[in-house]
Amino acid sequence: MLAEQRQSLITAMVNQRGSLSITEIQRKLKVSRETIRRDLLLLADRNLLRKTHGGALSLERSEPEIAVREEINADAKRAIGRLAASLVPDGASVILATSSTVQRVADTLLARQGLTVFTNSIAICSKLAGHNKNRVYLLGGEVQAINGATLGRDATAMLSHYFADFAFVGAGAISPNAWVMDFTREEGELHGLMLQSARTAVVVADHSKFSRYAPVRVGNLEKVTHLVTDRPPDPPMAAALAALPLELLVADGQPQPERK
Amino acid sequence: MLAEQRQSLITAMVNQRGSLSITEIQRKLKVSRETIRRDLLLLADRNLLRKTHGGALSLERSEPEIAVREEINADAKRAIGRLAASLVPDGASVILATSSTVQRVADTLLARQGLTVFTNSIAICSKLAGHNKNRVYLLGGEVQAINGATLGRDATAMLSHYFADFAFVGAGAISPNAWVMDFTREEGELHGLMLQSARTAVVVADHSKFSRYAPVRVGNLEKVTHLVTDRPPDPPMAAALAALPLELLVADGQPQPERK
DNA sequence: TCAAGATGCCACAAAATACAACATATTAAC
DNA sequence: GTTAATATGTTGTATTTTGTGGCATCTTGA
Repeated sequence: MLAEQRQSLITAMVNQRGSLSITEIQRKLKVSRETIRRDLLLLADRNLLRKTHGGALSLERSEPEIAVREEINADAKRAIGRLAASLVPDGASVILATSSTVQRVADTLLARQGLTVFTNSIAICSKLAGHNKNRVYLLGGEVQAINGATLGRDATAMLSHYFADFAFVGAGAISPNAWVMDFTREEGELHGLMLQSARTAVVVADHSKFSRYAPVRVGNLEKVTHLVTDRPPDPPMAAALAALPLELLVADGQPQPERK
Repeated sequence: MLAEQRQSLITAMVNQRGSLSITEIQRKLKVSRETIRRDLLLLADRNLLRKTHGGALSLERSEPEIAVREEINADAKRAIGRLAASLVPDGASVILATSSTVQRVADTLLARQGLTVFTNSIAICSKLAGHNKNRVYLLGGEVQAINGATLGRDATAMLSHYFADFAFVGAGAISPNAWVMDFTREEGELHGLMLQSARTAVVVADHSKFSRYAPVRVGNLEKVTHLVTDRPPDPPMAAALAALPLELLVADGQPQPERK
């Protein structure tokens, strides 16, 4: 790739995402850290972007990125994400919902090649699009400012045209009788459809979600094939889960022996 | 192979791909590196392409936006954006395409209240969502990494369910006979549909787009009600535009007197 | 506060490319 | 066919770009 091409690509990516770290750029372009740093210095000199510690900011955007939410249980979510993503081989098609845990799945999927991704999360889309020959399809719909997700009839209508190898969905809560629950109806509807639209349907949820309630029941829990979490659930919860034909994967230290 | 044949082949390849390295050219043509270099020097001298270290860039196809050019017309685009956005009142519904000029329209629209926005641009979506009680609908589709736009049948299918007060669309080029042109078929199709899906259909284009060509003709130019630019077009272009029932708005200093 | 890890920065090495000079091949004109 | 003109290939050196490693500096989290 030509130097100028690389530089305008960097500019475009930074402008599109609002900001970009050198490490992220390095993952996409196969050049050394120093080269990128030199490119950023040059571009910053021409006032095409603003250089910061570790990356660059776009001059285009007046509003900063959608605020990064305070991550609770960040370590647990990372571990869950790694384990869940390990199910996915190169070239697979994957549905990814909007959730902080699912985003950790996407982090690990950065290492995969040639994925076909369906998601309603703008953040996940930005992360995976244009990377390792991935094809990313963003579901349409009304944008929720709070988390950068698209929702609504448009999203479900579009998703209904597709079917994938894997679906990864977070849960607002998992009730004591093993229902997956969400906070809004639209969210619940989309998540239910996502789980129906893949051969392997995975719910990711850290332990804080167990034995709790949320207002909306996500349909078709029977379709869930895997539940990935970070701690073995307490006995009643475990019993409720055991009654379902799903595989429980626990991400800390020694993974649970597989059932099925 | 004759020299001229080879040179026009190189020009064609560069224009098709947007850029080409000498090594790539060498792989296709069985001639020495020096010959290619000399060809490129000659072609660059005739302004048929731009030579860079290691290869050449197309002049025609400013599609993989050459960052420098983007910066050169930045002021013009800002002015166009302000003028175009001035058409829009609070509470209106607006369709916004993906383009750097349309993004300047969005900048000004930040000051509006309660807009309903339809867009296929992730950047515009991030800018307007969650602001001033706006409702933002992101069109679904396959994500183009280069500009963060969604395109394809999903996008057109979703848009076809809506109709807005305004549509703002950029142009890849405006041909001498006043066709709006774009670089890819999918882009052209979506832009055409956008212009059909609003009562007031606005094309924004800085002067550098006039009297140029791009590969795809955007349909339904007749539906365009306004063309916003930064300089009065040259006489032949102006004549071609005058034959159409559209209002020409020029953004520098004193806006053109309104016609119609 | 510290320590560890990430990042910045510098100098030099390595690689790729540009350029110039000359040799060879091809073309065109006669 | 010969010859001059032009084009192409080859070679060697200069220049530019990129990579690498060492070390300083910053950030972050305990």
